[in-house]
Amino acid sequence: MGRVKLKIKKLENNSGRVVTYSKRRSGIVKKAKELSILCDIDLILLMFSPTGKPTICIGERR
Amino acid sequence: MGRVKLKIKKLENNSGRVVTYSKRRSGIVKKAKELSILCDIDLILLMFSPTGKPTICIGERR
DNA sequence: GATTCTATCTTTAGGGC
DNA sequence: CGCCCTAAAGATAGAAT
Repeated sequence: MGRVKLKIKKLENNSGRVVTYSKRRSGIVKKAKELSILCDIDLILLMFSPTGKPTICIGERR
Repeated sequence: MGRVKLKIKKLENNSGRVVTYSKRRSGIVKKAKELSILCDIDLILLMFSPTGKPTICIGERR
């Protein structure tokens, strides 16, 4: 997606890695929440930014 | 996406929930792997199918 | 360096087998 | 059940601000 197709390999530019992490993190967190709600399942997603900051996403099953 | 826009609420049809889980699980696992490679981060994703079967995805950071 | 825009690529709902 | 198809919705890379 986006203007150009990315090769799936480590981005060598530091700031590019940070920007891509920020954009894709929001996408995957949204998908995780949707999946847990739609399918009524338990789910957990934990990830660390390129600078080491953790993000945890817990499914919204009721 | 898809032919019709889904409301993000629990799918009431059991088999629909299973089918949607199967499709979306593969999508989110792919995104998780891509994110860990592109941004060189640690990541873990754990989820349970509507029938209770677990799937775990561990990032492919080297 | 964060936010917004948008052209372009990706995911997926519904359907067929 | 799993795999293929494809129109249509969604995510996002790069640019603009």
